[in-house]
Amino acid sequence: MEAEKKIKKISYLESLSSRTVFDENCIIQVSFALIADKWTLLILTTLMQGTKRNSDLQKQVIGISPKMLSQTLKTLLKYGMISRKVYPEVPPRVEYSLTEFGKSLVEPLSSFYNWSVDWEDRLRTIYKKTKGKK
Amino acid sequence: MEAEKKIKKISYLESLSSRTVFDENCIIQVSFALIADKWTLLILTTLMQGTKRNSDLQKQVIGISPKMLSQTLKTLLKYGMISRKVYPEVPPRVEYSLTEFGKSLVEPLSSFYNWSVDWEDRLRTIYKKTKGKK
DNA sequence: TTCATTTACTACCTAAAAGTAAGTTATGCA
DNA sequence: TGCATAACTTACTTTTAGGTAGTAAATGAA
Repeated sequence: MEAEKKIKKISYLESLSSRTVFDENCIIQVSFALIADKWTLLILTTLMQGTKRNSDLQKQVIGISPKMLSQTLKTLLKYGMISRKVYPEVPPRVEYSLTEFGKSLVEPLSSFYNWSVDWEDRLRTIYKKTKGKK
Repeated sequence: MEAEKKIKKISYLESLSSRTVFDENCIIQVSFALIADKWTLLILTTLMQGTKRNSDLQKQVIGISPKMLSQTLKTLLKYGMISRKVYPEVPPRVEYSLTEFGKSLVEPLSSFYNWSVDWEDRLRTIYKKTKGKK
């Protein structure tokens, strides 16, 4: 690891370990409030594969309702995490992709993805037991 | 990066990029269903600082209600992500800490934490605009 | 203007999440 | 047994998430 990166990593850890409260002044609470939900994270993860149409996402993200899909895309647009391009065609075509801001989430999202794969068996067992209900 | 790690990282990326659907058979949907919510992630992040009592968490995780705190801790116990130790004292003392499974979340959670710090200004602007409501 | 299709929105309803407040349990010691 | 306190639970209410179904906008060609 380059020295700069190493220093950055250490400073992150220090800033986390010295934090006494996690309130609205703590950026982690703010960011979790914005994006920590299933559909938001799933859509972002799916868009890591590249540009997708609304109908692509509807097919890929199994279980999401059309309403939740539109709603979540709208929110992510507002956040500036995704961009929307309309093609003047018949029938109309709309494509969504990650902005630079959205792409910055690739690292944490990949990290979560890798973690899920590593602990797949265990997670599935828990999921079956609880049927997804907490 | 060691060769093994590099290979693993590539295989993760391939498994993500070749995935056609994200349903219940996709482990990322399962894991998000289990832990992708604000309080769960915040408590886990706080416990990365080390062992905490119920009252410590109540003081640190600003905004969480006693009910949500107990409930979330109970769920994380069921998941095996945290452990609970009761000290037979007066008044009673209960301590929570991350299990090995819980500690495996340190990497993804740190990654999210770092991302939040990197994009702090932007995230705060969005949060103010939307007042946290999507 | 009419058309077919994708996309997006609205209204209404149900279910789940989360807050509040009160009460209960666990604990060791006096 | 009574006491004092942290931890936890339960009942009730409010708020938010989410589903369904129907409707409307956008589009270029016929």
